[in-house]
Amino acid sequence: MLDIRLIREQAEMVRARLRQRGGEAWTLVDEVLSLDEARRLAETEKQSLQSERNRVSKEIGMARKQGGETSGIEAEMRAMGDRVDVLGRESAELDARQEALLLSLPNLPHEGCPVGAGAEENPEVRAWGQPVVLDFVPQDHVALGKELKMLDFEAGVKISGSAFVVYRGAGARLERALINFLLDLHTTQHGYTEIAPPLLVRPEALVGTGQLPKFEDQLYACERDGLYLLPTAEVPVTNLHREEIVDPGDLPICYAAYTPCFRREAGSAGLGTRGLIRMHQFDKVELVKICLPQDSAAELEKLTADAEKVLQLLGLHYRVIELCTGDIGFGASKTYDIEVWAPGQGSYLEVSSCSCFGDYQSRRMKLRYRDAATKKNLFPHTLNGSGTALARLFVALVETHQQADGSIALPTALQPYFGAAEIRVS
RNA sequence: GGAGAGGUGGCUGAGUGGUCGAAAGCAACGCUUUGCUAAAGCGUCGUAGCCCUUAAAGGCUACCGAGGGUUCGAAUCCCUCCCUCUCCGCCA
Repeated sequence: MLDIRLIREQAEMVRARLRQRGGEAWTLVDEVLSLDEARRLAETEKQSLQSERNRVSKEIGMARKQGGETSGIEAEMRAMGDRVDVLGRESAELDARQEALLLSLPNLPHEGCPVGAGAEENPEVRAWGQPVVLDFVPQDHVALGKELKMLDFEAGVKISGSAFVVYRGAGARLERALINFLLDLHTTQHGYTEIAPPLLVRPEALVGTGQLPKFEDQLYACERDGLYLLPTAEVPVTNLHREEIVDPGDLPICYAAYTPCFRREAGSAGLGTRGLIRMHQFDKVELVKICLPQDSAAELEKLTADAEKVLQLLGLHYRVIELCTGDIGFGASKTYDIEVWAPGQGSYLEVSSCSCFGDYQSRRMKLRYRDAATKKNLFPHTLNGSGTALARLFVALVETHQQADGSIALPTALQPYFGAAEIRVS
């Protein structure tokens, strides 16, 4: 959520930055401002009447004790009470509309965010390694998964529908090995605290991180209970400190969480894609940070490096791109995407998206810290990134390390977790 | 799912219609004093919105689980809901 004071005081700047995103959000700034003005007008009038009523009510109390006659003034106060009610309703209505509008506005892109219209203008920041060179025609993970009896897409369809999969045998074991490898790496090497959160979350949590109210159609809902299946662990984990005032001495707070993620992918272009690339349910290890505003730029670099380390240890070629203003996510102010090379696909796959949200999420979820110098409650910055998404990592891993004989040679780092050096037809 | 108890400031805990944003204690912070691993005294000590202001300071309003209602006036009375705890039932 954007700071209403910032919009008031620097409307032109806010409009300009929102405009860089493309879309129509910037046109709503005027509406926010006029609502804000009307709201404050009603609020001010209501409060001065309340003040008057409080004062007179005390007088009535005292007069009654002394046996005075108060019926005339009480009638006056009754009329004033009605007026307060009307103004109260009016300002509450304006307040709700302003709140709804502010919740629907995306974050401002960071000043340093490259300006561009869409994904094709995202600059590449760096790359690691080279696309693997195979002296045979590579198979894709669907074929490998079938031959090695790791992936059963038909069973996924039978049980749950399209874009669901069943992992089995070595596939299930590989998935589990990857989860443990990732969690161990981030908790023992990178300083994150492991979290195992609930998978069903309340709407307030989704408002806090920005999925609601705007993206409800992307969520699976359990209507009877008013709960949603989480689309990412970012939601429960960032919301751990919702409506709290955290001790600045505890910052940065760094969490790592493994969860499945559930996404309806409504209207999504790639939903029909073959294989594991876009599923309604996929596993992910998520990294979340809460830090002081002045540290967030450095923390984003560290977070991204922590995610990259995964791919390096698994011997997977990748590139890091920075999202331009036209492609950056709703709540993010700066984002790096990590894309891993998948030879069976002949393309790069996004396995991590590392973002700094500035105070956008903390303002939505009323997450604050008390500034030592000014004693004021300020909003910390929040960050998160995949460390990493599992399904696509699985794809890149088996496609990169496939052998001519159809087996898969596991990277050293993964062998203790998998319990073998290779996967082959038994 | 059934029965009961309860939700007050960082914590404990008073407060059943009027100067209560809320006693007291604890914790925390600041100052003073004495000093040896601490004590005593004094002071400060919730959150948010609005007004004023360059800012600081200040003024006002709201908030005692949430939302309604009664009343000139509600932490206090009434209604609905939510949550927590205990017991019973069910259950991985």
